Amino acid sequence: MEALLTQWQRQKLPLLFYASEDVVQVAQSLLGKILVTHFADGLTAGRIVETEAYAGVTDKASHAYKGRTRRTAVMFDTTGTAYIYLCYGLHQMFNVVTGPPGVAHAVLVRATAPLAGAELMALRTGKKLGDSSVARGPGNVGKAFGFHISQSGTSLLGNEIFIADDVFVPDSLLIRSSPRIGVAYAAEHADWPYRFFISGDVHVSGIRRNK
DNA sequence: TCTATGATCCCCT
DNA sequence: GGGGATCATAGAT
Repeated sequence: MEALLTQWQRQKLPLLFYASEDVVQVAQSLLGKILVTHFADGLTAGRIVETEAYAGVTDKASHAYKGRTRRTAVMFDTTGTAYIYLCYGLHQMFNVVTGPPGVAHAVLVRATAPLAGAELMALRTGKKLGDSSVARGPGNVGKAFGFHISQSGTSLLGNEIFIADDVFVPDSLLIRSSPRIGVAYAAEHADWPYRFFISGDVHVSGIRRNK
C-alpha cells in the first residue's frame, strides 16, 4: 500500500496537464487516471471512469457563468486545484479546476473504480465492502474519498489530494459522451455532449451507462 | 437577516 | 419512478 502511494506520487499529473485551455479534452483525458486522497484517516484511490466538463463563464451549466463569487473564486484564480461545493445540502462535489490563468474551467469527477482503501470507502459511505456503487455518482465520490468543502482550493500538486497517471489507457472504443446530468436549467447548453464515461463499466453512474 | 435553490442519493412503492 | 433528506450559497430585503 505504501509502495503504491509512493508510485502514484511520482506519477502525479503536472500543472501543464490542468492548464490546457480545452476543458472538454481535459475531461476526456481524465478517464483512466487515478484520483488519490491521503488524509489523516487513511488512503483512498480510484480509477476515474466518468467526468463532466464545465466551460467557465460561457457555459450556463457552470457555476462560473454567473460570475465570480466567494465560492467560485477558486475557479477564476487557480488551476490544478480542487473546487469542492455542497449540492442539495448534503453532497460534497469534487471538481478539478483547469484552464489558463483567469479562465474558470472545471471538470466534475462523477465516478471512480476503487483501487485502494476500499474498506475506508465502505466505512465513509456506509456501504458494504465490494459494493460497486461506493464511488458511483458525484455525491458518492465526495463521501468515499472523504472530501469536504473546507478543502476547496487545495492544490492537486500536493500530497493530500492529487491525480496520478499510471500509463493505463482506456480502450478508446469504449469512451462515450452524452449530455450532462441534472443541468436541464442550462437551456441550450444542457444538450452539450460534455459528459464522458467508459461504456459498460459497472462503476459508471446510472443513466446511459451501457451505450 | 431571510428565503429559494440546487452539477444528488436513497428508500419506499 | 417518486418524494424526502438537509444546508451552504447567493441575492434580495
